Amino acid sequence: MQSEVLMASGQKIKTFKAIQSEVQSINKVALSVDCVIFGFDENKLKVLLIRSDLKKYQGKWSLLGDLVMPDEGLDTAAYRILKQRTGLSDVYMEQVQTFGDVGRHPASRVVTVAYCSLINIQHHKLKILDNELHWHDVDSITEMAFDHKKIFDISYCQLQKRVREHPLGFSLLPGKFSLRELQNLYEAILSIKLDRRNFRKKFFAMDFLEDLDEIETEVPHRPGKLYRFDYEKYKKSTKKWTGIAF
Amino acid sequence: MQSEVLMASGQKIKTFKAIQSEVQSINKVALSVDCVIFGFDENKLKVLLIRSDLKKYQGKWSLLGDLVMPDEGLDTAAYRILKQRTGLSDVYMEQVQTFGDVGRHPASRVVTVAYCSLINIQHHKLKILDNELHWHDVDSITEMAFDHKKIFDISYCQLQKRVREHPLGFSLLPGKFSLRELQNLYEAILSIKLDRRNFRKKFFAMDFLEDLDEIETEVPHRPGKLYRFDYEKYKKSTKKWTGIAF
DNA sequence: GGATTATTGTGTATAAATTACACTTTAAAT
DNA sequence: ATTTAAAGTGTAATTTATACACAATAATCC
Repeated sequence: MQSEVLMASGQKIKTFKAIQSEVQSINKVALSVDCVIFGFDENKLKVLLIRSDLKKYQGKWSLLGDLVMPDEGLDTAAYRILKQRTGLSDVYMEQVQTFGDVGRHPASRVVTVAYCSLINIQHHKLKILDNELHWHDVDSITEMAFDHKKIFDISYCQLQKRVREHPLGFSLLPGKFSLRELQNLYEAILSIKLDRRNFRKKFFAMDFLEDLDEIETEVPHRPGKLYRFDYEKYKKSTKKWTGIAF
Repeated sequence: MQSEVLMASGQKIKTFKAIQSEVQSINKVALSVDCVIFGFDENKLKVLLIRSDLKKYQGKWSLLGDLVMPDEGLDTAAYRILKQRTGLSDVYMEQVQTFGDVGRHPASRVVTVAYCSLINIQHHKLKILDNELHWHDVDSITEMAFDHKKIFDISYCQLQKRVREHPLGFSLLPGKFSLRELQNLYEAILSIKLDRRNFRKKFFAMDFLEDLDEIETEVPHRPGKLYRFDYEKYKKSTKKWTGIAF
């Protein structure tokens, strides 16, 4: 058994046979996928968590995850988990990072690939029947099972970065939204206040908000116009950031 | 065996036992790390590749990788591979992404975690005795073994992005460098031409280049001043990009 | 139906950052 | 002493980001 370990140390070019032997031997790990599923409700950024099923982490919340099947790709596994838990498919989903510290899982070596996904809470609201599932305010999260707090923190940071660079945010909103809702979303995700006039100016200048000639209803004040995000227009617009700044 | 698969479908809360059973069962994969090692030489961005040891990919070049040991973290494995191949430790290294398509390895299911690292070619030049190792111009790479071309492409794109946002580039240069060398580096990585005066203005304004009061030698023209990157000053400077642009 | 309330919608002036661009200086090589 | 090749430097024009205030509107309350 140890011979492969020695060979793996790079002193010797490995043969096909040696590799076959290696991959069939003890050098295998359990691989899981954990989904950090973000939603936006009541002007707050939320994350969907489930109660841990491990005694060690009893009462703690954890990300939605599962082992990857032997004949299943990573993205496929992530979509499967999302579909199982929310009923949704066809949503924004992106790999974040892989976490493989030796002691991260109490039962055995489990390496996990984290995925981030953004969903419109309205669309699936009624599908969560499982009361062990819960939407948490992102800023109320303190402790979690496993190393999930670390995974969550990194995913959230990455979301904050991505949302500045790409029009991801729209995935969290209904198809029709007012500019105020859009601004609330950005303020919630980035945890900052933005100037309303400059915000509107910026998004109108981007020129992929389509004015639907409709207005909000059931608001106790002057209703705002409704817009939708025109993905086709965005794809065509080819202006990209080329600066250097750090 | 199938019972775990069914349980994994989310219909039922899993017990600790079920998980233990799962992780000890067939749901395991071989896990490898592949390093995309970048260098900079003769004003060109290079990547360090090795000839594939698989018959199927005979003659093709591949990234430097190895299986992750059962008691080894991912970052640790990446540093081990780099150390074995270049003799270097204490270098920039960052996880890029994990690739886990079912058929990506011909021998069996192997999921691989890609790492990107940046090294100063001068520092280890003499340590590559292995003639199956070679520095390739990044723009000359067409075919590679496995899915390594895809991994390389994604890593290179990520490098282009990162190098605009963080002062990574200095890892590729000697400790002392001229501004022309720095500009050549950026032009090579980003594959663009930059205006010399504006480039200098920008980097001087950043204020973490330390003037060493030395000049280049052995250049057949007026020598440039030498600088070093002052990491301490950079850490203290806390100006960060807060805009929204896409 | 008139007053109140809360939020929408809009423009401009200032500051900061980015871009475009050309000549003089310097050291080495001939 | 001349040639060569790159270093070093500044300014004006443009673009982008920021700060900031008031009139218009629909719903609610009396």
